[in-house]
Formats: sequence, C-alpha cells, structure tokens
Amino acid sequence: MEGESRRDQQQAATVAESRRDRQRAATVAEIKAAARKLLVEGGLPAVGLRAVARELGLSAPALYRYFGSHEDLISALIADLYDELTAYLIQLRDSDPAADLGEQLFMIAGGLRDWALAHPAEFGLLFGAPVPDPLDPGHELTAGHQAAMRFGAVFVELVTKVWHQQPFESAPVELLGPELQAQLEQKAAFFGGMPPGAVYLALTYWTRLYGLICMEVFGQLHWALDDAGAYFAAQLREIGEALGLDCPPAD
Amino acid sequence: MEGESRRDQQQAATVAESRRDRQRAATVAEIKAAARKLLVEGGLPAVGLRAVARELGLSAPALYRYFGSHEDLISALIADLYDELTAYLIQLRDSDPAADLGEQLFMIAGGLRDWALAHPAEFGLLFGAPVPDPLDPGHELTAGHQAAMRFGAVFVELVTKVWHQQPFESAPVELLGPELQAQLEQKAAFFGGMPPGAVYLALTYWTRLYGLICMEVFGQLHWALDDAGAYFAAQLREIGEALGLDCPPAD
DNA sequence: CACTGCGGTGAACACCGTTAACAGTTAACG
DNA sequence: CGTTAACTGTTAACGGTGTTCACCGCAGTG
Repeated sequence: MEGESRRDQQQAATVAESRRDRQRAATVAEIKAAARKLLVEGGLPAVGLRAVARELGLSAPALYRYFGSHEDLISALIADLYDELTAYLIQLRDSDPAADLGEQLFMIAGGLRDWALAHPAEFGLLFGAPVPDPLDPGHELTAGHQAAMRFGAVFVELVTKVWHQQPFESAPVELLGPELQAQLEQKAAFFGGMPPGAVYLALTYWTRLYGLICMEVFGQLHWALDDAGAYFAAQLREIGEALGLDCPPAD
Repeated sequence: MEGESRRDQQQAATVAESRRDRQRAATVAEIKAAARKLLVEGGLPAVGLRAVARELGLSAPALYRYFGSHEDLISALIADLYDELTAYLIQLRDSDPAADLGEQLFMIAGGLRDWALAHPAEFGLLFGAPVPDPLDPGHELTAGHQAAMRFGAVFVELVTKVWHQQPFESAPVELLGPELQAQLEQKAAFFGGMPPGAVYLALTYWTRLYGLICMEVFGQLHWALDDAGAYFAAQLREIGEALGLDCPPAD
C-alpha cells in the first residue's frame, strides 16, 4: 500500500524527473510488459513473480522494489489493460469521421468483442474476475477501478450522446416498476440527465453486450452455435433498434 | 486420466459392490464435501489438497488414492455442483403444481439467480471459468461437461415445451440473416424442431439471463445499480414477453 | 496360510509469494 | 570534496503449494 511514499511526495512536489526516476519508470514498464507477455502466453497462473523476474534477468525479490506484492502487480496490469482497451475503442470510434453516433456505437461494440476474442486471457482478467467491492469500506479506489470507470465512460458517453441527438423511445413505466424507476432516476446525472426509461435501455445495451461477449469468450456458447459472429451481429441489430438506430441489414 | 482402470472394469462387469467399494465411495463423497465446504468458506484458492486432507484427518498424498490430481478433484467438484444446481432447479420447477410452463420458466430463472447470489464462489467456478474446448480434439467429454449439458437441458427442454404449447412469434428473417438462419436450422433437432427464429429467441433468453447473473455476481453492476433485483425482474419480464408469456406486473 | 492390493504414512522435490539481511551504486547534502 | 542516505539488486530462508516416491499395515482372496 505504502511502497514508496517518500518518492511519491517528491515526485508530486517537483515535476522534475531525474535519471533515476526515468530508469525506474522504464523498469516498471518493462516488468508490466513481461507480465503481459506471460499472461498472453500462459494465462493468469503463468504470471508469477519468479517468472516475470526471469523474463528480464532479475531475481524475484527485486520486483518488490517496484510493486508491493504480486497482487499489486496484477492490479497494475489490469489498469494498464483497461487503458489499452479504452484507447483502442476510442481510436476505433474516431477512425471514421463520416460515421454518425449510432455507427460509432456499433463500432465500439464490435471492437470490444474483437478485442475480447483476440485477448481472451486479458478479457477474463478484466471482466471475469469478481470485482471485490463497490465502495463499501473506505471506498479506496484502486487504479484498476478508476481505469474501469474510464472504460465504461466511453460507452455511457456515447449512448447519452445518441439519446441527446435523437431521443429513443424510453422503456415503459409498467415494465420497470416503481423501485427500479427510483433507482434509475437517482443515477440520472451519471447518464447525462436521461429519463429512467432511457437509462434502462442504455443499461440493457451494456448488459446484453457484456453477456454476449462473456459467453463467447468463456466458450459457453459452443454447444449452440458454431460461429457466434452472426448471432452477435443479430443481437447488436436488435439492441440498436431499441435505441432507435437504423441498423444495417444482415449481409 | 486413467486413475483406476481395473476397478472400473470390475465395477462395470459385476454390479456387486463389496464393502470396500462402498467405503471407498463414502470416502470420495467425504472428500468432495470437505472440498465443497472449503470452497464456500474461502473461494477456490482455499481448496488445497492439504486443506482438504486436513479437513478429514488425512495426509495430502492419501487423496491421490481417490483423485488423480488436484485438477481432477476440482473437476469432480464442478460436476457435483452442476448436478446440485440442476436438482435444485428441477425441484423448484416442480414445487408448484399449479404453475404453468411460463411461470416455471420464470421460477427457474429466478432460482438460478438466487443460487448464484447465494453461492458466488461456486457460480464463478461453473460459469466464470473458460470452458477448455468444445469438441475439437478427441471430444473427450469431461464429467463436468456432461453435467453442464444436463443443466442446460433443463432450460432448453422448458423453452421448447413453452413453444410447443403456444408458439411464440419467431424473430424475423431480416434480423437473423442467412448465415445465422442456417446455423440455427442446423441445431433445430436439439431444440425440439423449433424454427430458427424461435431457436434464436430461446438462445436470447439464455444469453441475457446468463449475462445478467454474471454481471451481478461478478459485481460488474455496482456502478449503475444499488440493488440489481428490480433490474433483473424487469429484464425477465422483457424476455418473457418476447416468448409470448403474460408476465406479472412490477410490484 | 501366503499373497496381493488397497489405503495410509512421512520424506522429499520443485515451485510459489514473501521477508530479512546484506552489498554495490548513485544521488544529495553539509 | 567527503559523508550519508536512498535506491537497486543480491542470496538465504520461511511457509505454503501440488506431486512423487518408498514404505508399511491391514483387509480380502486363492
């Protein structure tokens, strides 16, 4: 938790970065790169301290100069992966200047699936592991949590932009019920002031997208479908219609 | 892989179960019960060979007389958990003789969620871990796989019964597209001869249910909802409507 | 009876995360 | 400048893991 308090203070006070600091940052990056490589090659259990250390010709205890524990390393890795995924989706979203908001929504949805299928181990680490706690104890925000929020914000922001551009039909009150209505209303600010029925649809979009990708990556769909790609596309069209988007027809 | 070949052959040949065999089966059950207990108390990492052995006053190597490896024990545990979950859902489904098929579908959906929330560690073990392979290599069906099929069959069977009783409106061809249409048609036999558009809806039912429960159990919904119960109920009503069921209104 | 094999043991191997004690380099300060 | 402190690395060691081996006692059987 307090691995290098003094260094952080100094770094916060003076923006100056000495040679030591630069080399240290480089080593940290090298460690995370090695951990990432091991994760890709052998999954999470392959990311051991000794394995990472061996990857850059160090001894295992040396890593404790950079990370407080094995768990800290994994957490840092998770945060990095979130950021990488977020950057990838943003780059994908802005890749086609002619794409409207709806098309952008489709693009990042497909992009998330592509990334998940291309990096199953990383995806499982980010989304398959149980998130420890929301904000119950001292609401200590892990770097991973913050990165996860930045990631989710990409979707939330885009959905709200879609709604503000052309409000889609909200889910009816009879469907939600009073309790859910109240909960959604409470979170309205987070969704750019959308009404509860619209927040519900935005949440549905995310829930279904997450579920689909999870099932496919975790191989939970093999029994029913040989190639889940077409199914994913159809589901995406269905969700898009609910958001008032004109979806491209099935090819 | 071939832990006790001779014993299996003998057991297959003669149904007679000697006292030894009975005691052996009892010990196996005891081991799995201890493993289960440790899983509940401390999650998967708490299920160690030495810990299990300690639970019943044995040495760790003794367990190798009953399970070929730690992984085998976990696999057996997974299979048992699938069977337990399946039994629970069946019992729940048949608990109310007055319930029609649609109500039964709601009951097992809610039952699955309840079980998942009550046993998050077990749920993560069953559905959060990546299923190794569908049937690519020698399609060696693990006991866990078979148990998983029995579990899934409960849902498939009930959905098909619902459809045969009162066919719900199939998803339109334009939504599916030719490729998905062909894939679904191929799997029609598995779904009791339902048309592709109906199989698609049945699959959607399962996909959304899985995604919802996964997200909630893995804590991936905390940022948006304080209590996911109401959201789950609304989603269930929405899915039920797609299956032509008259859903109870939100309370 | 002798014999076979099952169920158990403790010792040992290789690995893991982690800590402690120690040494060399490097930056900072009087 | 020299002294000192911090930083970065080492090796040794502790307790933990899954796993294998050699051994041993006892039940069941020919």
